[in-house]
Amino acid sequence: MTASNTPSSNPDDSETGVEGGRRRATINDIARLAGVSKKTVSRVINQSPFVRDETRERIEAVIAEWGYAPDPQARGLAFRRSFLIGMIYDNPNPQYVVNMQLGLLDGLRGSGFELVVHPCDRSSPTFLADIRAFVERQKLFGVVLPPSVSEDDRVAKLLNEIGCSYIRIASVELDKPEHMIVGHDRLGGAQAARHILSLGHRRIAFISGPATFRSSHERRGGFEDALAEAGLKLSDEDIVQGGYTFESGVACGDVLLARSPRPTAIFCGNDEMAAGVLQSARKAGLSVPGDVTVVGFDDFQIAQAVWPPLTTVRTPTREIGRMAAEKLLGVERPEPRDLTTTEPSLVVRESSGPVPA
Amino acid sequence: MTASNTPSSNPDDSETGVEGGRRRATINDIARLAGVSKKTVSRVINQSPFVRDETRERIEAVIAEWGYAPDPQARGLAFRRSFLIGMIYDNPNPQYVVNMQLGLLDGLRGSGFELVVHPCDRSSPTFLADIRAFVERQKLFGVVLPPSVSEDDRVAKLLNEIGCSYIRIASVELDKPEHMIVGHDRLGGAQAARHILSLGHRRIAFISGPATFRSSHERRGGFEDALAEAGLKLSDEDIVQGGYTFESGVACGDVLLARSPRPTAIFCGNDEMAAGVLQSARKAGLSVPGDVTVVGFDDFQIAQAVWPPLTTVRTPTREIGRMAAEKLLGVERPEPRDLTTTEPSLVVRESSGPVPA
DNA sequence: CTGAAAGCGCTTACAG
DNA sequence: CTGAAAGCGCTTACAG
Repeated sequence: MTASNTPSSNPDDSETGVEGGRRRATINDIARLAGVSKKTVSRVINQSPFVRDETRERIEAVIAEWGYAPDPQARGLAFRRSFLIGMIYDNPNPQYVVNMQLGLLDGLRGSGFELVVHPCDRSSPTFLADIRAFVERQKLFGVVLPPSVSEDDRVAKLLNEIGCSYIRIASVELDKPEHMIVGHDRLGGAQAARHILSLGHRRIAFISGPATFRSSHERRGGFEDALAEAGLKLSDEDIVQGGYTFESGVACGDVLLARSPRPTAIFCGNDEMAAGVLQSARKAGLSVPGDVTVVGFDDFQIAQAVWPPLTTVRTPTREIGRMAAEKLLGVERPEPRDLTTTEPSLVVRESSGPVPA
Repeated sequence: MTASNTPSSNPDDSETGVEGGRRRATINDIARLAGVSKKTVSRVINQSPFVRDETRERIEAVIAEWGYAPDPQARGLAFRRSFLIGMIYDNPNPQYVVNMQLGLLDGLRGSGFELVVHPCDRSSPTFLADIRAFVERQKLFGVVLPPSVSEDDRVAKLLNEIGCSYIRIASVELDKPEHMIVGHDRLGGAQAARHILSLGHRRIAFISGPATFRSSHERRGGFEDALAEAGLKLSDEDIVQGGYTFESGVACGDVLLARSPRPTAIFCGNDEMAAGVLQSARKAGLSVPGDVTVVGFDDFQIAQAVWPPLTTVRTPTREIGRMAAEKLLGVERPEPRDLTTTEPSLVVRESSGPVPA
């Protein structure tokens, strides 16, 4: 047994240590300390089945004792792939973005992967080139695409070409199942319709999100389908196009509330626009829900900060994010709760009420 | 000249390429193509002055022609430092978080650095150990700490120990200048006070944020100082402690508005709480600003979504983030706009008005 | 089941 | 001003 094989030649004895006098243990230290080759340590790290149990236990003990964690950078270089997950997004809503990040982080926790955020602009001429440079340069393990980036088939095509795994989050299945987490916004639209119908409303209007968001169409589709079941059909002028922003909600509200006969209920593609309609109603001297019922979508914080608090449809953004990350990493969940947990659910508050007499 | 030195032996001829039939150029390809050693290419990449102009130009031409970009992972391994910047935060406000991220990304753009997000919980028993593991494992180039993590001296101490550069974002200078971006919340508090005074108010109350946030004290301090200049002093009961949340704003509003005599103006530590006070006033049948003036702080989106839109103090979060990232990377700005651009500014909207007759 | 050699794409001493 | 050697901390073939 050589000197270099004795326990005393441990990392702490090193004089090349950084601040604090300690150097992080490397695979070589662990190998030497466990009396095996670094290749065998590597096998343990990578959970190879071809290691004798006794050997594995010895190595794991040394790893635990030294608090060794393999260097992701070195591992990445050898693997030709980093341990980084990218979130590429253009969603303008801060709460959506933060919830999604938290969800992704939930799914990544304990895996050793980290989250790199990458906002983008779909209308930029260098949009695709930027994404390609980002993914290739960082050798991303995979990326998660929330709407509306997720709805751009060019991005999926590009990712396929450069061999980067990806998960698209969207309101409808627009790729192979292994690349999708589906939010089922359609169901949410239907829930809003049934709630509004149950309150007796018949003169109903819809403020849609921008056509560039798939969710706009799904929320509307689900809403119209459920109305149809009750024998109601929205005419073209019952539908006004907004932009998912507060200001567009005010503008659309101004248009709808000036009509006569006035709609008694307005379903809005998201909470921002619903808050805008509230504003518009106030300007027009109309009470909510006394004169008009307003229903939103998302159940973001704004839904509770306005007056009256919004009846809305909650989307489990954080849960969806967690599932996307787990799917990307190939984590198998004991119970496949996928369908149920991504479904939206109605939250009844005070902005909806019976049809005015 | 050997065959391997001819242009035809370029990366595209490789048959080991990934999907798309291309392999990314490496430093070896560039060296061969330019007829120099890879060390010299490395010098060009790292902007070493010890390269003849002619040589440099030749290499740069080859780099441009092949669209070569050095592998950050390999570079990081050799440098013992990654090209990753961490944002370690516990701020609960989504808009703050997103604005800060956008600002950091502004400052990082074009530098080759990427942003890794890392929310944390200051009350967790593993708080410091988690940060240490994160920073050391990823060999972070540096980290940015927004409030309230930035206010925790244990974090700064830890970062110093492990030799990781950091920038603390806070409302007051609590570290060496090279580690600080200061937001000067104190000035914002004073601006709010002067505005309220100019409207003739004398019965004034303050809803403070949680004591764990330094900004709570700064905003209050600036507010009280400016009141003092006008000969006004807040008594203990004029100050109510909230928690920076909408709900706490409602609760504090309920307390203050039930008093008699009632305050004619309430300055709130942030917009969330101001929105809560609006809610409370509505419940009490009080009009804003007819019966009571309400002023917030931050100018986040909620300030414009409530009714009436809030008079508030805008903090340039995104700008501050950009400056933090630039400072971390050591970017020198032509004009040192530091002081002026981090200063808050008053935004007058409709929630403030003259003292009721 | 285990290991010695070569390599991932860069940089740091060390020469010249 | 430029380069050959060794090394960063891992993994992938290839042997045995």
